[in-house]
Amino acid sequence: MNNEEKYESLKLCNQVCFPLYACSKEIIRKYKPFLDEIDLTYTQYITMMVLWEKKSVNVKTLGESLYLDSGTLTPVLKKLESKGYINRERSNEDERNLVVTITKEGENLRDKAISIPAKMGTCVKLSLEEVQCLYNLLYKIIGNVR
Amino acid sequence: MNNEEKYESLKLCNQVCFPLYACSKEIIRKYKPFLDEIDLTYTQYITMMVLWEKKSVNVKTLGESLYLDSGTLTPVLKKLESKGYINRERSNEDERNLVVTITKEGENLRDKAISIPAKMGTCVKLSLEEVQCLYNLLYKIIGNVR
DNA sequence: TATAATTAAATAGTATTCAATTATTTTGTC
DNA sequence: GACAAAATAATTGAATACTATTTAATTATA
Repeated sequence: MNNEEKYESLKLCNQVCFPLYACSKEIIRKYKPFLDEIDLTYTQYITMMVLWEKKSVNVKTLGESLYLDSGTLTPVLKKLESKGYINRERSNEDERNLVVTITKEGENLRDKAISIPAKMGTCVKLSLEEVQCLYNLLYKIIGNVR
Repeated sequence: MNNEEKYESLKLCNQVCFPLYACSKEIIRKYKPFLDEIDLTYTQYITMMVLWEKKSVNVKTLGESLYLDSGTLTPVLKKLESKGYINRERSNEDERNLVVTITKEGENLRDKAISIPAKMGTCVKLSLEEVQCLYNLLYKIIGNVR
């Protein structure tokens, strides 16, 4: 086996994770100007998405929804609290749990965010079938990896 | 239109970027134990991939290959230099350019890394066709987004 | 009931990202 | 050809994110 062949598997062009990593970051970069308008980072945005749907959730459950642990979420939630979009308080039943609840202001933000998904859709420029295929493959990997 | 419909596009389950983001991070998390063995972060690893192939490259070009800007690369490269895997020096022709060159130690690291792609392949558990499909979609998005 | 094990979140340290700055080279104009 | 303006490349600093460790609360077991 020559040298070229031996190291083939370590070439950047033969990686699948790399375009995943790159693609994820490029898209989040595309989100930035839209998210700047409502003063949220991408992580804050997906956190708000969960809260817009559920209204109230503890950090553990939130982390399971977002695949993020408390080490990442704690500062994100403190930031969202300081912006007035959420409240954080310990559960009475189990003091270990911190319950996060959306505020009126947090609810209001939803209407400002509502145009973002459509704007992003025009950046990605995939057909509906392609998006569906990608979506399924990604969740399949997530299921396999965990 | 009822409330449910109105906000449909903001639901986490209707996002394509989110599973991309989550998947990317989950896979990188899977890399971690393997990369720990050779004391590299994922970013350092893909940087070394380029250098294993090209031996020498300037920061600009490296950034284009990795979709990373110099603000991200500068600390990564300083770290790799401190580990003895690369040398950094300004180009003579154009002092603005910093040329990064792999060292003997950097070359040696390649043999320690060689088993990683196969180990990762078993985590992802996709068929060859699925991997190919994913790969093409991801690069298509990257092409569209930039 | 006391102790060990488990669970949940916070903290601390490191890595990564983005915006602004510095240094160098190139371009355009007189 | 000399000079200012524009463009280019990398660094710095501040903010954000990630991982491992710690702290606090609860549950299970001896």
